[in-house]
Amino acid sequence: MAAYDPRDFPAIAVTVDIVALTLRGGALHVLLVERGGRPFRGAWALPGGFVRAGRESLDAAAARELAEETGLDAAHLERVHLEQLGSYGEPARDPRMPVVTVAYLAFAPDLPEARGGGDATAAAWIPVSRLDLGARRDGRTDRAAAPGSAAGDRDRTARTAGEPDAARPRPSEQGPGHGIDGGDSVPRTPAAAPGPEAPAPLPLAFDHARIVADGLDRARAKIEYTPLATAFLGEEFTIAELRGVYESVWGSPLHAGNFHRKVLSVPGFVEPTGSTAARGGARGGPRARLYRAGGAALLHPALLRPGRDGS
Amino acid sequence: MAAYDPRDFPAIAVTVDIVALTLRGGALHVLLVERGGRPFRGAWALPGGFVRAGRESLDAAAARELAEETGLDAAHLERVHLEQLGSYGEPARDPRMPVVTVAYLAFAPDLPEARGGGDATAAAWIPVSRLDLGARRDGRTDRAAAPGSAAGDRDRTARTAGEPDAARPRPSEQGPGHGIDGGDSVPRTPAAAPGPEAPAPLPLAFDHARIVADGLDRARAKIEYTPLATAFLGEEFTIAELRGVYESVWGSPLHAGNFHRKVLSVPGFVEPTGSTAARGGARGGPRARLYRAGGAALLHPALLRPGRDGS
DNA sequence: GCAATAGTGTCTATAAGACAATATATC
DNA sequence: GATATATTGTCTTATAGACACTATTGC
Repeated sequence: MAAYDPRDFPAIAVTVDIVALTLRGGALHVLLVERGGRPFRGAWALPGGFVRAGRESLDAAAARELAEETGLDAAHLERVHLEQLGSYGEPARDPRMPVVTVAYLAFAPDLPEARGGGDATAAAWIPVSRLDLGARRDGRTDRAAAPGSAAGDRDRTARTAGEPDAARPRPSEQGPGHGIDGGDSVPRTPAAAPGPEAPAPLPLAFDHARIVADGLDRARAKIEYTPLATAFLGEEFTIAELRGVYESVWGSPLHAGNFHRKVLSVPGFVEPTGSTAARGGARGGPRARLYRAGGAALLHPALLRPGRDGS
Repeated sequence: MAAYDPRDFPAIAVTVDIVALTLRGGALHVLLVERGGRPFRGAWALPGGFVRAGRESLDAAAARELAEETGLDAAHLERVHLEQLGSYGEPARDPRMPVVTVAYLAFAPDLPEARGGGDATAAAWIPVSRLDLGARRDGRTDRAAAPGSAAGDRDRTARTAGEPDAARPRPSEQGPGHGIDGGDSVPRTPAAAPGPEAPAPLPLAFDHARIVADGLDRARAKIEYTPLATAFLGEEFTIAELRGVYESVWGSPLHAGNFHRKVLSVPGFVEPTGSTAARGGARGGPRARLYRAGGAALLHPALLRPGRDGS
């Protein structure tokens, strides 16, 4: 570190990629673009692009790319949560040249259909259940990697690219039948659902399958201890709608009564608007009260994911 | 995103910087190097360096830099926990040219005195209490940023550089007298302690004060729900030593009895070795039993930081 | 009217924290 | 022997989850 000058060193291309998540018809969707260019032509990839060196921050680049890809104006973008996810820099992750990408994670309310940015790329919201994320379910058994060794769980180089810290408990091998990858476990309206015969999973370009998987891990963890689940909803929402977010992201049904009381007991999570929904449930029931997001930045106590205790 | 080629775009220098933490004499220390070069000459900076484009991953670059700076061999490095912290890419963070740095966070047991890497830089473990981290205590009040608005806590561009997700509750404005910055709140031996008259805080180069602060936030959060506090200790340790880690990192004293029972009740956190410490406490007391890290990757239930509930 | 849903009440098991107590070292 | 520490015990309170119950609405 003594006498170096950055200009003496070979530079690397730096991009931002966005894992933008939204809920459509009760299923979690991610924003993807179909690649027209050379590597991975025809495959789907995360929206993103190059950072304008020296002219914008990483955050700004991510916000710009997200706006371009979704075609959203500033007002809509205001309601989108955007945070850095992690950086990925395997030497060969782009076959053309070394590219380090800084991945961002976005939570968006149900947005109008994506339209490709200025360029001719096709952008679309794809249900995460249609993605082939299995390839990255690497050999991590999550516990007792090196049995008996004190360094057992230290995973310094366990993950290949950057280890973008999932920030909280993992879904500990959710059984088949549940989980985000099940997609339609809690279908409200069969909007863009994959359909009953579930076509072949879509492959993702580059290392984007891992990035999406890391983003999903982060999303699942983050709604546990932050009120960010509300970022998937409109300005006003019912407790049942909020529960739908948790059920869709976690992929497991939640007890309606307990969830209701729990949400209202966490200070600053939601605050009542005083009004009620226009109509009751789809098949009957009283009109639910409406709430908006409260001022809390963290949930105390947190909403812990079910099925991860010693049971 | 349509027809681009990475080679058409201006490249950016990519570095890795390490926030390496260790405990010396009951106080948290961070590994720093004194800058000999032009910008910020004489100031202290995080150890790090350029990523060898196309020849190593980000993780590998971080491990290499840490090894070079600490002079550790592979055996010692094995016991160090290293994870990605976040990326920082403000356009003007390096006055010379655009540089994006990928920050890493390391937890290390008490290591031999650092010696500068191959180059002539002076590397040293500095108590975090001596650092000037206050500059980065930006205007975030942590809650109700935009009162009443549903977007109140969405901090898209709230932080300037990359928002490296602190992953868990923040120290919510810890009062004076406690906190990591107090340093000697739980002094075991007055080893490298700042001394009673506490010299002027050291300024950090570039945006490294923010990076260190983010690393401390992450460390404080991470030991809550992972067993990584054991990474600060040797292969075998007593519960009191483990408690010392928590007290040093969190900066607040913990109830010995409750902590003891709690740690032993979390499955997979620690496992007994069967032997006991060579001698009792410094001023008397029975010999404590020795434990080693268990196989758990996550703590269930977590060890929640005190003083952050509704009280 | 039937059925589903919103919201509330109750009960139990678990966990956290405040003390308290006992045994065992060091000085 | 005084004193500090390790470890365990007890008690109170908060919380999570299972279950039950009522009221209200769509069909």
